[in-house]
Amino acid sequence: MAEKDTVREQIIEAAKKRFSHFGYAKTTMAEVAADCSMSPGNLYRFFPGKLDIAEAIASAAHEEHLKELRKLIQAPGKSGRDRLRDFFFEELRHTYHMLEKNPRIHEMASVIACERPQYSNWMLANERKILVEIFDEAERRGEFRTHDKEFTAEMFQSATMKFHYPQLWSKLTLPKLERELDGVLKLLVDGLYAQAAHHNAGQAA
Amino acid sequence: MAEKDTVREQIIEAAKKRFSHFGYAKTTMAEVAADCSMSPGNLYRFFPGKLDIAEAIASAAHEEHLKELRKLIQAPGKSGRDRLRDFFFEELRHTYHMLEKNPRIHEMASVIACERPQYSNWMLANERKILVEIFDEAERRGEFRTHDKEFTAEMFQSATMKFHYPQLWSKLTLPKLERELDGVLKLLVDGLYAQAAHHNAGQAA
DNA sequence: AGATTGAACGATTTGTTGAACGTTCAGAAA
DNA sequence: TTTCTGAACGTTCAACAAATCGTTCAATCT
Repeated sequence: MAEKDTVREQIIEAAKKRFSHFGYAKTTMAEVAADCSMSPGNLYRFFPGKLDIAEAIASAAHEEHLKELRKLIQAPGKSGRDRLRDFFFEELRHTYHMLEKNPRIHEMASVIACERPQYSNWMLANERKILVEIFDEAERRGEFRTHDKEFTAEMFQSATMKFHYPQLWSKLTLPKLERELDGVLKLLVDGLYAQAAHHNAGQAA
Repeated sequence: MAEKDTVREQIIEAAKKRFSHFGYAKTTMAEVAADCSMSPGNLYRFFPGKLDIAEAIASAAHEEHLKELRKLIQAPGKSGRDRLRDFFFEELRHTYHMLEKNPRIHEMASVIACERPQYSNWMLANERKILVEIFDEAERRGEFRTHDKEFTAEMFQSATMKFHYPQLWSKLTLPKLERELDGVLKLLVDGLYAQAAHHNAGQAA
């Protein structure tokens, strides 16, 4: 079974090279198989289909991204505001640089988003877990309290959609996007602190 | 010249019927011309091209929409929070119902957005003027003060993008969208009031 | 037996050709 | 002259054919 995983990795590596060089649509299963010195049919012992290879590549990148996000926010002594800022700026810069470095990735993302609509939601949900952790920690430090953290995380994701898929709805440069994200986050986080203050006042009364 | 405007209106009406019945791509200039009892060539004395007819239709609808927005916020004695709520809810419901009632409109909007990238920006800028008016009025009433109203309006637009083009990036139902918009607006507006309080405290110190 | 192949299948894409489209403009009509 | 027409222009679209692709599976190899 360890053998099987090695072959899976080999296939993923070969496909990743082809996909990013020539694009998802332009690479054939036969080519990927040849790169791995096997027949096209044999690929299907390791993956249900072509799209699942792309999904495996995306999932690996997503795990890396989550790891990076978790690393950023785990520095002790950081305020909730700073953690949220770091989180969303990493998000923006990560996808921006990824798509700038290799536009082919956009094709892969589009295909997956179109054929597997739940997949994007799954990624968003994973990132929301980290947001909830940030809210938990901020509450523990007495910075602000949110009565429904999962919902608040969803609101933050809604409000920062434009920065999550930056080149999908605007051709703004990174500095302009960062300036906008900064402004939006400032309002949102001020909102959090304000709601907490209001809530505390309500409790006190 | 009044005659010319009448003909323009006639063309716009004929095109509007065709576009919403059969779609933008599927209606030909010859058909619109025939509906107006004129030759295809004659259309070009009134509009530079097919796309400009679509733009004229869109502009008329946009003007109607702006009028509706201005009417909503001009009720005296309303708080800034309520005005902002009414503004963005009207925005959401307006586009949602429009696209639900007639999906062909989405085709027209896509074509214009694709071929005339500045046009969307122009519409956003018009709506921003109304937002700035809301901020002005709120400042006059001493509710909150924003040091750069144009920028703040842009931030509100950024954060509510998802609700401006609802069926473009999610297939959520209107109630779910309204619940989300409510949550986002609550955070944003709390943020405004908080920034104002902070600003006042800074001035007082 | 299990692992692998590669020809075969239906679906999708590509290439091509002819029709249809948006647009123009020389000339007819007013 | 000014207003309007409709044939003509290059481009885009639609439909059909051929080729190619993702996927399957009976046959082959280990």
